[in-house]
Amino acid sequence: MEEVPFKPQAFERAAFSLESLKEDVSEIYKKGGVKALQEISGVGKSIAGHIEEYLKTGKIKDYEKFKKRLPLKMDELIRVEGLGPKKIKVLYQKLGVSDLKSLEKAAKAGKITPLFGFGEKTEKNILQGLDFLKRDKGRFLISNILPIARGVYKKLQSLKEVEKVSLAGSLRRGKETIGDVDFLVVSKNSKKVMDFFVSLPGIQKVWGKGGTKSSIHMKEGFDMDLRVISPKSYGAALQYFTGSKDHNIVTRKIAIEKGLKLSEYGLFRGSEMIASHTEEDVYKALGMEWMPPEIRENEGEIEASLSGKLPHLIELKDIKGDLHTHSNWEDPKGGKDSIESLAKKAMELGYEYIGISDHTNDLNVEKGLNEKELLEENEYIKKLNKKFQVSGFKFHVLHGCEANIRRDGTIDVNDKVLVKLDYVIAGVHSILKMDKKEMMDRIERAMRNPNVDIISHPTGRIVGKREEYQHDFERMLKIAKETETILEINSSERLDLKDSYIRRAKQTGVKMIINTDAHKKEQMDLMEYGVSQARRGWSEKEDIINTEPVEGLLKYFK
DNA sequence: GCCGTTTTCGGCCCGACTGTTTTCAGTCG
Repeated sequence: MEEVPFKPQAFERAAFSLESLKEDVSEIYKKGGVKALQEISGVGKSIAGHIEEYLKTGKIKDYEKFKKRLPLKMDELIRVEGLGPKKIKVLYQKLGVSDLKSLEKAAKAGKITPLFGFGEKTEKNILQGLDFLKRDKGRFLISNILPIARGVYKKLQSLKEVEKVSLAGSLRRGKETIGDVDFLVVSKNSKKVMDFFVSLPGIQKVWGKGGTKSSIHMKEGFDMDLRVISPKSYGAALQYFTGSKDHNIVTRKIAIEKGLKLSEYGLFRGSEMIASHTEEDVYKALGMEWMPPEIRENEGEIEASLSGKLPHLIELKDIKGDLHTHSNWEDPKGGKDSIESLAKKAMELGYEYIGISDHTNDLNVEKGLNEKELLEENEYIKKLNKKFQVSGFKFHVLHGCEANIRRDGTIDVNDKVLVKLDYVIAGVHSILKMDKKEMMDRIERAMRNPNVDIISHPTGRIVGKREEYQHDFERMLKIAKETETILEINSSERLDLKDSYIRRAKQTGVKMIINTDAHKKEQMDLMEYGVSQARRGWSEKEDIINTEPVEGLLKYFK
């Protein structure tokens, strides 16, 4: 806004460094003063001074001064597509626009069109941008978006003009939430592909349409972008558009250090293209091994790749069974599936076993099974297994339950019954508002129960709907390690554990299990999303117990 | 504003698209 292009970036870099510090910045300052602050990457004399001022007074004078000069709701306005700092400044100075409300008023009154540098289209775009913002629900859960994206993918693939199509971006990286969908297409007839893309059903607005790049706003409130690229640039483009941004910045810097230039068109020495056909080629030319998209977040994967120490990530095909499924035993009159049909679905998925884990006593939302019913279910499953054996199936139905961890950490099912089951999952389902210590005491007691094998959805969050309850994850890991309790990676809309916790669990040597928590047999397909999160947490096959055949799996249970 | 085993000055990731200001600035990813 002040015509100083590099200052904002410098501050942003410094902010990013501060965010990723292991230690609290006030601690660093306490120990080493301004000098220690300047050791932080991206923090120089000036920013170190600002940090000191903030730590001492809780304010930064320079910042207050800027805010006074331009009293804008910048975070609001910047979200309107097409508006950036420069346009916002003009709108403020000429029309007094300071937030979304005053922006809409000005646009509707036609006051924007006559402004120098603006025009009719800009005004119209601002109004549409505001409209889109109202629909925008932020980021979308991956399992809600991927099926839609795959539908479009198939349509693109079926065009005869399309040689190759790929999903890129956060969807390819398996992120828990998706901001927009990125397609890469190799085609000799880009016009045909673009025309097709911008006439897909469900479009609210075509945001941009050029020869190589188009963007569409979907009615649901997310964007889809498509790029047409030449076959020889395919690898470089895929690498570039897969991201993440932070990963790309570092790979580009590595290229620069080698006297090269990396863009979506290829890796160049001067004007000579030295790598571009495949991602492997590009990484190799940079001295790196190819790495899975899920870990491309600049969280250590670059270093691991340069030194040849990349993890061998778990894959969906490694999964041999699903131990968190709910049957019609917990709601005989409802729409849940029978144990037999869940087992059949598991067989279709190529599993070797399934675990039935219905809710128990205390749960009010579903009709939980009491001790007597659990024992009946146990008998039933035993008979079912015999039937499978007689018919020559090498498939096992395991019997567990998803018991409730009560307020005081006791389990809502009698130990005499728990001990008869193949395994026991315990989870927190009620009284979520507890302080950290109380909650951890509660979970610790559950983990120390000699019959509890797995803690389901250990942090209690639901993506986009519910925050984690108060907990101390490091303490949870310590107890899990000591008691050999397994932590669940829940593949439903919970996605709990989340990726960063999974990474910590792996580093600590705590074992995990990837389950779907299916309440209908179709939901057993959600397994891939749990696996994606596990991959993002650098999990290898050995870290996840349901990659084991049934004999190995059962050894993990108390 | 920050950074440096080519540099303490002169760079800072790079290219596409749009609209409007007729040659490019602003924005986006």
